[in-house]
Amino acid sequence: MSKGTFYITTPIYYPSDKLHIGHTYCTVATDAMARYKRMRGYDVMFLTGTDEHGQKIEEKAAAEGMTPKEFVDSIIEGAGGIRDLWKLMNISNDRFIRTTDDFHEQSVQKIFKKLYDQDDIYKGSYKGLYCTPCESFWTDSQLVDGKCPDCGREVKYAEEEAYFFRLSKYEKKILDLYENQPDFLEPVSRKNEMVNNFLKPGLEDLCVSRTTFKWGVPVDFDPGHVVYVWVDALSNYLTALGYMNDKYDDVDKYWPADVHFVGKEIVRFHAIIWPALLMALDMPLPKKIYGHGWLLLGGGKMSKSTGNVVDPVVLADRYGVDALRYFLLREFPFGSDGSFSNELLITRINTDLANALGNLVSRTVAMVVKYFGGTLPEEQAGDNADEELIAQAGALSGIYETQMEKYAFQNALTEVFKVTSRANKYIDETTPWVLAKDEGAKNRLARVMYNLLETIRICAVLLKPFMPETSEKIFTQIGAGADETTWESAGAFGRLSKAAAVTKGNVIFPRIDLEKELQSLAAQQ
RNA sequence: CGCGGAGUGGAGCAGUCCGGUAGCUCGUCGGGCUCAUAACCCGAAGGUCGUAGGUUCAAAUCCUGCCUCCGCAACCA
Repeated sequence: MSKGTFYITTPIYYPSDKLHIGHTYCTVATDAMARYKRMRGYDVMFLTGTDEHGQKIEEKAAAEGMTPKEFVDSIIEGAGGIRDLWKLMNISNDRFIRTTDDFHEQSVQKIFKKLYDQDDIYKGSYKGLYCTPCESFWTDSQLVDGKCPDCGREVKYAEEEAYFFRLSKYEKKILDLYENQPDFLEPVSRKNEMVNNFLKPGLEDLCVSRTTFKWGVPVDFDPGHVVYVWVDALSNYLTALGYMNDKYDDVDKYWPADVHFVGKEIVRFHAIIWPALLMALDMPLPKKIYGHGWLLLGGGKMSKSTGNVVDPVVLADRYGVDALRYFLLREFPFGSDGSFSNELLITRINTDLANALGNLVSRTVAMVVKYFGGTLPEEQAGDNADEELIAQAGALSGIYETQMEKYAFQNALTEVFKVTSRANKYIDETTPWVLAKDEGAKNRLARVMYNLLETIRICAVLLKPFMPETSEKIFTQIGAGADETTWESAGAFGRLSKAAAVTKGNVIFPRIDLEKELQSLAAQQ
């Protein structure tokens, strides 16, 4: 039974270069949420993709001696490209849209024409300070000593024919939106920024076409103009569902989106321009925009130009995809910036995954095999000492749900690991190795082991959205069947069959030698 | 006065909205256990919560000024 639909998106990434850990962070977060919702029984549509037009790609391709299309194809579809990266990271997207897809380009032309016909787009001229060599307009505030901030040369006043979207017309409506729907944009700090920086000073009409480069969707009724990024890129969220095209027929089913996950630098486009475009198109607005934080490196921003980027492929190869996914979502609060470091990554893997979770599974499974040959007897004896563990494990899914619904991944995971920690403590409290020496305590020992298996099972179910492969490994070891790995089963302590066949497996997360790894990583870079 | 965020024991963070014994992880030191991945469990040391004022019986938490760091300012997640 479906509980309804859930449409979630990542931004469409700009394939001017290989993607780094920051892109991976956002996509992994979206994936975890999509998997969580699927587990809950929602009919999920998870969309990601690439935004492929624009001057920068055009230039980059020229520098490589390729056509723009060849260039983006190599970045996206080529070996080690974006498709491969998402496959490696175990991303479960339902669709992948490219803004160079035919159906998207056709839709964009129709959208542009419709807005033009209804006078939401008009032809005007872009006036400003222009740097001829850079082919760029600059505002006064962007200039450095009155010169072009890119090349340092003189700028001069210029005019260029261009199409404009009547963004100013929607200013009041956007303000109303923030007023009436306080959780439209989260976290709230981002909303303050939007209001103070852009809405209060007043919105200006937005230039939505360019004549200075060719690599874009042509304005079909005015050759020489190409559609600029706003209409082209933002509309992907609709065209991927079949809006104004015949490729798909899912607009009615999935629109409006439940949430767009975006980086904080593009919050403005999603929280102001996108709603305005949708209003103009007379379409419902997305229910939420969530602007996540950035991973910083050495206290500063990761930047392709300075080269201080972290390659997710290297880390996934060394430590495993699940470990990397876990780290990204556990270490950093989703709404704010976090400082990435290899040391942090390795310490987190060792502490949580190897020592706490992995070792808990390992010692529990080993004891069940050693003391009972892998299958517990039906007769088991409970004790007051069990109550706290059972209460905590039983209540976990509810607490977890509250955090997940707030997109607080780090809190949801923290709660799960409180329970694994409680289970490790429970082993010390009950001392199974002592019980094992007493033939008369066999039933008691069986119950202790069962409680541990059951606690592990619940944790593994809740970890599925984050570490899908790890959860499967755990289910195999503790002998959990299909209906013992569902969301519902995580809410009921005691679901695991008492006769579950427990088998030893390989170590799930080997402990990493921090010093050696750091040296090795440093040597590699 | 462009806007926003941050400043909490050695490190990284939570707590700040709704004032009332300062919490977590790592690291350090001491102890326990032996089922387990030299893992696990218990205990201890270590902070006048950037700074100066204000409000209050009471402020990390509210208000004001200042200092430092980071980001944004028409697309680098």
